[in-house]
Amino acid sequence: MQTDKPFVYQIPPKFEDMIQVGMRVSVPFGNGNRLIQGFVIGLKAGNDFSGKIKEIKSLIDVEPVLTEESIALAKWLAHETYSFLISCLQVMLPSAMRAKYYKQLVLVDDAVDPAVKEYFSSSKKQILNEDKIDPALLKQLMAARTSGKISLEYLMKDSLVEKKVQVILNNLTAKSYKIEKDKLRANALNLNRLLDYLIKLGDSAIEQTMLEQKLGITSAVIKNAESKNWLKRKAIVKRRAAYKQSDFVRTTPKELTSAQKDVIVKINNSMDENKEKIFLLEGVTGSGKTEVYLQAMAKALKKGKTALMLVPEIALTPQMVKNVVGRFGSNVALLHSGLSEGERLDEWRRIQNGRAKVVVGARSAIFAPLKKIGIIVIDEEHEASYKQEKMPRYHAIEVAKWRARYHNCSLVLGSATPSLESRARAQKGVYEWLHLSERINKMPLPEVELIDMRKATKKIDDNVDFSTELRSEIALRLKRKEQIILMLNRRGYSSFMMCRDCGEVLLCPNCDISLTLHLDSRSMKCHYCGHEEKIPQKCPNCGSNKIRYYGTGTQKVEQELQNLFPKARVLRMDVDTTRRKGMHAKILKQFGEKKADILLGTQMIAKGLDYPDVTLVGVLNADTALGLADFRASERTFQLLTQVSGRAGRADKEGKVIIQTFNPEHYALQLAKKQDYERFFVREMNVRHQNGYPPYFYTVQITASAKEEGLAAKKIYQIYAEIKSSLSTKSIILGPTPKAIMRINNQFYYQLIIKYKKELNLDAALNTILQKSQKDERQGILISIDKEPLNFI
DNA sequence: AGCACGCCGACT
DNA sequence: GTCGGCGTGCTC
Repeated sequence: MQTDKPFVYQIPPKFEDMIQVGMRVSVPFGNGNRLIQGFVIGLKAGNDFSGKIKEIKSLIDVEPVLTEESIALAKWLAHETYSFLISCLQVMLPSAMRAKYYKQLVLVDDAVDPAVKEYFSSSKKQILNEDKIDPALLKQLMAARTSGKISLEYLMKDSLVEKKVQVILNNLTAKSYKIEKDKLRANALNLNRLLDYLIKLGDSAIEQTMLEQKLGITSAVIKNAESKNWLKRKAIVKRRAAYKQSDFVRTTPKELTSAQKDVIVKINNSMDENKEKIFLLEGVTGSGKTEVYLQAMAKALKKGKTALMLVPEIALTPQMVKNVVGRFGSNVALLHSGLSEGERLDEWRRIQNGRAKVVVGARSAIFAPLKKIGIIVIDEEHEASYKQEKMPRYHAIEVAKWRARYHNCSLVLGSATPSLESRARAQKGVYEWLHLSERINKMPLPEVELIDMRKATKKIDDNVDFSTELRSEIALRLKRKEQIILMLNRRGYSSFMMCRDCGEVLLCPNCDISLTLHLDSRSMKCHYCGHEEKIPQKCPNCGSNKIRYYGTGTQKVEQELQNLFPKARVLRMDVDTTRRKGMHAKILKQFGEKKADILLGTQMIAKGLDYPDVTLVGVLNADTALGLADFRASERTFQLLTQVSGRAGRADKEGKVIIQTFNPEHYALQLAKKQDYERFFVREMNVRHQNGYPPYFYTVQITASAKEEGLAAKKIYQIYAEIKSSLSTKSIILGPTPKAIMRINNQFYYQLIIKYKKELNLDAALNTILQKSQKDERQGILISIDKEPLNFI
């Protein structure tokens, strides 16, 4: 906090002509003059700092990586979200541009302890890793340092690395080729083949790995040939491609329905006026929102501007990429978490230097360094993943609004089930409200059936996941060779171990949460801290062997499914099967190619999938999220069910949706069954109004946490007293209370929530708390301030 | 994040 | 009188 402000540095004459605002520089900082990475956020003649100033050591960039826009945006963001300016500047850049710092110990005098000598046995310079080293040895090393026998150096490395590949160049002439060919044994097959290839290569070059694959040879052969001077090797910089252009078929704009035309005319007109405008595009699933986005983006490009589109991470499926890359070709840059750091960096560079004019990405892509933005599209605008949960706690929609204002451009928020906040703003005319209320092919929405699991469980045994209705529907579709999507709502729900004799539940030793059973690794895992232990055979409390698991996980359902339908081919998609890079896309591709009959997964399968042969969607447990003490529970449940229902019967086949629930009469389920967003909106707004929740109130959440429960509790009450005195009587403070999961990784969490409509002093009060929080940090008390949090538990 | 300084208790 | 742990302030 104290360091989160600009520092003045002298520009050495040699950099005077080169340095520009927005560049990264390396500067000496602090007492040891260790080098750190900084951003140039302003240049001035003269100096208003009274102390001695240091010189910039070197320039890291040749041209600025931050624009005037990103610096202004970072300043606004820091203030808006109570974050450090430095972390807001960092978030603008790909992580590969962040400097990595490390320490290095150098042995200067050999007369040291044997243990220390041992440490330096391989080299006189050792990178110090304070977490991994034995504390006793560390103490010895530090003692040797004070006596001057070891020196400590601070290193900074820009992890920005370009990808280099080895290419092979021909080094033979026709004459030398003949000589070498004659010298070679006829049965030296690999060398002969290589020799022939090289002469054919002429003046062009080929990547070494490609050549090895092509000729079926190994690097040893190439090395051999290199020593014979047949070829030359050269390292060249290669762009890491986020996607392969050749994988996509170019598409042309589709014919629009009259409803789509009405919508696009309004967006296009506003783009022609070049002024900031926000639209809420409310369109049922299958109403052709994507085509509207694409044509609006094409319009922006036609005007010589650029386009930015955000989609939730889980919706960044191959299908969405296919749509956009198919339409805009190599103009598209892709930014999502599936890319490696290097791929991300290269995509970022393409945007920065203007080669990519269309950006599609998840949350952080909102900071993409596009110039002259003509339109920003946020698809599935209600998605919680647009809010970042760590510092800086920004919401992508708020950043989008800022950028739309800066560029005087249009912002389109699209969803079948808009967030109540957005929908309410459309009502008030803050956003222009656009509708697409019919599905494009005039197909009726799928029939939705609610199954009361209270009755179903009574009929069969007590721990069952499939009602008879769902079973028979699955059997029917399997017979017809149609596909099925089954969703398991995992939120706040997973399988845990409980003893049937004494009721003991297996808990994580570090967190206040039960351990989850994982069948693949045959272990119990904590989803919060990563703790892992064996599956118990006996109850640790009473020793009974009647310890069983309860609840439902995808793995368990998969097994059950296999028992019920032994011939069905099931694909499982959850965090466990998609952790590896590219697995997500791979599973969906397999399903798309009809290599499986049933796709079983968690929420991630609800978004954006469009498979014509899916005629049945089953939701195994619709209401596990309803039980959560979060006022958004109904909204989330409604949104999820509406979305997943939209996956059924999208082409010529009629679809059916079966939702299993323990609360069939709940309005969120009843209205999801009818797919009636508007009525849900009215109903839910009523509930929010009565209970005083957003959008009728603004909210701020303050959390205090510490290793000792007492410290965290004391701090939150102290903050409570402070806040209370600066608020008007119209505002309400909820709490302080311990968080629903009070302990995570042995850190205790307490929170309070402020609900207000208008508080002129709140900003100042929160800033004071933020300023003071640094003192508490020394005692290990962490305080976080979250404006408009999306998770209250 | 990392360093120095200074206060204070414990020990020689 | 001195060593070292720990809280505190500062970094252009």
